[in-house]
This record gives sequence, C-alpha cells and structure tokens, in this order.
Amino acid sequence: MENKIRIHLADDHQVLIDGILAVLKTNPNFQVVGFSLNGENLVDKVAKDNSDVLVMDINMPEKDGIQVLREFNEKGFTCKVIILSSYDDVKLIKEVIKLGASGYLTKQCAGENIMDAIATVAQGNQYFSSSVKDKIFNTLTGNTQNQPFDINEVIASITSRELEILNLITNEKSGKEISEILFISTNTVETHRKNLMKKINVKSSIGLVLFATKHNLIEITT
Amino acid sequence: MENKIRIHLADDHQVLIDGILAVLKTNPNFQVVGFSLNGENLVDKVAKDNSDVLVMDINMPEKDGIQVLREFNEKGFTCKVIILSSYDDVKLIKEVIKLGASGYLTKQCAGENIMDAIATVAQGNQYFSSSVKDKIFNTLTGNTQNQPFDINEVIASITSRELEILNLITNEKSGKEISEILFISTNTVETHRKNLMKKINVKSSIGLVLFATKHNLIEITT
DNA sequence: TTTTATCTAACTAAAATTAGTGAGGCAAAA
DNA sequence: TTTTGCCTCACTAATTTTAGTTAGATAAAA
Repeated sequence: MENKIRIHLADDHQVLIDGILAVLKTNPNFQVVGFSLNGENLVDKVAKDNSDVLVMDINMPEKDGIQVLREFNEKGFTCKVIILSSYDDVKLIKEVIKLGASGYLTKQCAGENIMDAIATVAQGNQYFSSSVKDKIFNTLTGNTQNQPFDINEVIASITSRELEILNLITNEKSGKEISEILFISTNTVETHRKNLMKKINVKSSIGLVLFATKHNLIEITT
Repeated sequence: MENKIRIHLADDHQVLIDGILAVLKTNPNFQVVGFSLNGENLVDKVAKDNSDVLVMDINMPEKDGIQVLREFNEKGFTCKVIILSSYDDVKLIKEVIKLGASGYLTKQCAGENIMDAIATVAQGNQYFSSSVKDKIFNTLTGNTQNQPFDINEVIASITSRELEILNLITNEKSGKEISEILFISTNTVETHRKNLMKKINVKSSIGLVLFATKHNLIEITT
C-alpha cells in the first residue's frame, strides 16, 4: 500500500469541516493534515502541509476559492484541488476547470462521493459529480451559436485607454466623473464607451461590467 | 443512563448530513433515527420517527424551515427543533425563536457545538451559539447603527420581487423591457430599482450588478 | 384591530446614457 | 509616404436612469 493521501480542507462552515473529518476518518488511506476556515494564506498552508489534495469551498471570507486557484497557478503548485460548492453554476464550473481544478462537487453530494473524488484526483484524474457533468453537457449541446467571435480576440482588441474607461465604469463612475478623473471631455468618454460596447457586443454598460468582471479585466476597488 | 436521544437531520446538503452523522456517531447517547434532504413531509417523518430533536436547515427545497416550524405549531408537536443555518440574520433568528425553535446555530460552529446543542435542548433548555446571542443582544440594546450594512441582513431584506428585478437588471434588461416581461408599469420597475439601490447602498445599476454577481444572487443567462 | 411589509403606480425634474456621424492630431507601421 | 490605429472632441436627438415624494391595495402579523 502506498502512502496515505494528505488532505487539506477549506470551508467557512466549521461544522462541515468537522463532518467531513469524521467521514474521512473511516478510510485509513486518507489523512487530513490541515484545515482552514477562510482563504487567507491558504496557498502557503497547503504548501507547508505538503498536501496532495485540497478540498475547498468557493465562498470563503478574506479570499475566495477563485483567487486561491489563481494563486496556485501563479506559484505553480501541484496540489490537486476539488471544489466543494453550494452552487452548480455552469459559469463557475467552467471557470474553476479553466483554473486547473481537478474536481467539482456540490454539497448535495454524499460523503462517499468526497472519498471517491479524493481518491480519483489523487491519481491524477478528474472527478465531477453527475449533476455537474449534466450541466456542462447540456450547455455544450444546447448552444452552438454561442460565440460568433473569439473572446480572446475581443479582449486583445481592447486598448489600454479603453481598459482604463472600462475600469472606471465598472467602479460605478459616471461619464462625467470619468472625464474629470482622466481630464478629457465627456464626449470622449462616451465615445470610448460606445466603442467598447460595439467591440464587446453588449447592449449597455451593464454588459460591459459583466464582461469586465467575468474576464477579470479590471480591479474593483470599492 | 436514560434512553438515547432520538435525532432527525434535515439539510439539502447530503455531505453535511453525512458529516454530522459521522460526528454524532462518536457519542453513544445520540441516535440518528432519520434524515431528510428537503422539507417535504418532514413533519410527518419526524412524528413517525418519534424523534426528540430535529436539526434543520432553513433553506431547503420544497418546503423551507420556516414553513416546517409553522406546521409543527399547527399540529402541536413537542419535538425540539435546532436551526442550523448558513446565515445569522437577526430577523431570521427572531422569527424562528418566535416559532418555537429551541436552538440556533450557524454553520460556522464546530461539530461539538451541535452535540452540546442537542443535549441541551433535549433537556428542555435553549441553545444559541455565541455569535447569535451577540447579534440578538445588540439589537435589544439598540445598537443597530453599529452595523450599518451587515451584508447578510441586506441580502435577507431583499424581497423576492426585488430579486426578480435585480435578476433582470443584471441580465441587461432595461426598465421598459422588465416592465414588459413582468407585466407591470415602468414606474414600478424604477421604484423597485430605487429601493434596491437604497438597500444595497450603491450609486447606480452598475453597483446592483456588482452586488448581485458578487453574492451569487442571480443567474446570468446570457 | 391596528400595524407592518410588500407590491403597485404616478408625478416631476434633473442627469446620464445610448446612437450615429464626422473629424483633427499623432505616432507607428507598411 | 501613405496607411492604420488610437485618442481626442463635437453635435444632435432619443431614450433611460436617477431622485424624491406620495399613495392605494392587499395580506400577514402584532
């Protein structure tokens, strides 16, 4: 028998952590080496623990699961990550997969599924609960006309000045405020806004904000 | 030694139930006699189980915890109820106390707290986690301006109709479009929008969208 | 029963956004 | 050198949003 799988749990619900701890204790192949109630310093803790698998919630105080995944990528860690979320939102699922998560379970799943998932991803495979797989499958089959143009091209076509405008719009600045911040005419601001809407192909500033946040093009300061 | 305390668990997160099951197994005084993944027929099931204590989430499919408590009162059952909720919203806490709940824990609590709580309420006493007691205390002492914007309370104060509006705004619908979708006047839509902006304390619809996406209050369909 | 919460709606007035077109200046690339 | 892309700005006009107030209807709760 190989070594035990070293596991780190992260969820702001202590009772859930305690519960999973108790469940995992029933399997001698698993060893929980640490847990966290928020996302702060999570990457460092996991590195220090030398954990093989991180089971993590998305919604956590201080730093959410998405941010943690990003940090993992930046620092090039090899620890496998299983997302254990309350929601099975397609966008969220796609995002965490893109960010390198090895598994995604909803909290509707059984305790056994977690053990399956941990064992699976520890071997380098991916594990997604059936409801998650269904959702993804449905979107893949459902929308073929989804994106008439390449998102990356769109993002690349956004100039630095436009990005500046986009940033300010997303931070709830009005056209007039933006003009005062950047020392340009409101006309210019609105021209940029128009060009952005055309490029990104949205109907309003709301669409700009959704696009900006979805693709993390901006930094929200408020 | 008296008889074991008979417990029923109700939560739509199976993994949490499995976890609590594993935790409670460590104490021979507790016996979990049933569990439910939603609120449907919960009252009847608890009655049939002859349970002493029901540990129940508020947010459940089919029938939420509040409705279940009401039903308990109507039918005059004596089973003690402990609420295990994700939120420590004052309004919610007050409501469940009024409806006869014997305990209230947030999911931030430890597994041990649940055992304490069960033992306490089984003896006819009440059990509230310290964070819950603090919250209630603050409101009683009039310290309400202490927390100008408790996010959970803000979210809880959003009505279902407002959520509907918020959803449509976040999906790039204009006021006119929303009025046509919901068959109400644009004036009404704008009133809802105003009330939302006031509740959430943002300057514009952009702020509403940021809030909605940040807290996963809506489903973006586009 | 009275109060409270929610949804509905109207009114006015100011401010902001959306939409389209045109155009000058400037710097880098072809 | 000519072209291209980007930033700049103006003008008009329609539409939408923001802000404040008031208020009726209804159902639930105190």
